[in-house]
Amino acid sequence: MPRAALDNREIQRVRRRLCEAALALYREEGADAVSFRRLAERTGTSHTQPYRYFENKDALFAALRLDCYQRFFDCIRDCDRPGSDPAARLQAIHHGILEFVRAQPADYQLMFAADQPPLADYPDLLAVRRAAFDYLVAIVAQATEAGRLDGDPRDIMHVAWGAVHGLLNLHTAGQLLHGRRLEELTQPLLRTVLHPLFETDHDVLRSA
Amino acid sequence: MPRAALDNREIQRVRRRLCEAALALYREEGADAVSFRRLAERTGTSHTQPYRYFENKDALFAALRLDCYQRFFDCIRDCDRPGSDPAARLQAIHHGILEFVRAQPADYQLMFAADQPPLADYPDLLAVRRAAFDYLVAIVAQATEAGRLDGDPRDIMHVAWGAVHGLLNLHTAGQLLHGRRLEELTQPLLRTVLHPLFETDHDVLRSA
DNA sequence: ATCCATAACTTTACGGTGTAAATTAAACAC
DNA sequence: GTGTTTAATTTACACCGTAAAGTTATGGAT
Repeated sequence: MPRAALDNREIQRVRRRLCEAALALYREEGADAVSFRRLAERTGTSHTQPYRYFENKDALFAALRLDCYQRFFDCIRDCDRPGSDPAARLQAIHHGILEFVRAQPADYQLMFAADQPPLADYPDLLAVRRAAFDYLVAIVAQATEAGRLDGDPRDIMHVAWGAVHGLLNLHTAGQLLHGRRLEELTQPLLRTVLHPLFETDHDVLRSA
Repeated sequence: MPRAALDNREIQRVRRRLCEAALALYREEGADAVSFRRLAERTGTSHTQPYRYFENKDALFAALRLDCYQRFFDCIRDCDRPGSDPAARLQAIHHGILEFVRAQPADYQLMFAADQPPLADYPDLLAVRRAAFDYLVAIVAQATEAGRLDGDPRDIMHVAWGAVHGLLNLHTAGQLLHGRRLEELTQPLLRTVLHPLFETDHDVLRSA
């Protein structure tokens, strides 16, 4: 029989290593700097070797996006305080997302880049995005069910997410024309969009 | 003396022709399809000829963005109803922007693309963006001065702009997870962000 | 009319890219 | 060993941005 096929664990390991190298390259020098050749150079293989692990460059970027999505979702869960007041939870998550953007603006840009193939083309990406979104929707639903917010939780979350995202997007693109700190804009925006959730302060009472 | 230098009018004419060809290429096949070589091919010249009119590819894209900004600003002014109620004006402009995005989503993406050099690198781009932004700020100021809105008009406009932009950006990127029509999300968002401007209906009274 | 300085334009060239195809190298069964 | 199968590399091609060299055309001076 033939030479042993690559162990599946090994494949995953190399994929991860390639992803890490690609992400580093992307963060350092932008999307155009990410090439299979430089990737191969950095990982010490031939320039066609990455094709063993990614069908093409789009697939590589999809893998990068998946990695970002997962860490983004992790960030959301880590910042959350399940069991406490929905306003406090959303507030904490908002803060965590800002921190994520501050720490890795390139990752945030990549996740929401408009020049990437649509999410629908990559079911695994879509799944993580949906999971993260549904996670947030559940928090809003907690508020609507308590009668502290009116409307479809999905609509509410979509609008809140989109609104904050707009400012984050402009910010990372260097297109905010005003010298305000980011929080000074997103914070009131969030409170306004989720009004009247933040009107009354249930935080201490409910989390106790 | 030497051969006559190109007439400045002629230069502008060719630049415009190149821009139009580039924009068409961009709309049809995306940013990666825009190359000096294909541009030259379409305009019937050698592949280095575009360098006579643009220092490099970044400069070409800056020119494309400028063109988009100007048409975007035109769109805003054309939709506006100066002299009428600020709520009605912002409402009309909001509608016009949605129409712009619907008609030319690629142009909208290009204007706000995060992978382009920062606005600050191109004073002429910045100028048009500021002009458009200030134009909108003036409308908000009209509302704050009438006591119908509280806060710094620049902050208010920034938040409103950013918020709506977030949904438009997700939409054009194919990343809206929900099957809502765009207006069904941006419309209430705008009203909420500019609350309490839309609470009372001054439209008919003031525009009469 | 001839010559030539200068600007416009084209051709050639280089290093880089994504990716397909051909080639080589390595590991196991026999 | 030989043969088979797979991994990995090498080669190749078409395209790209861009620099440099080479060519052509056009004006005025002579």
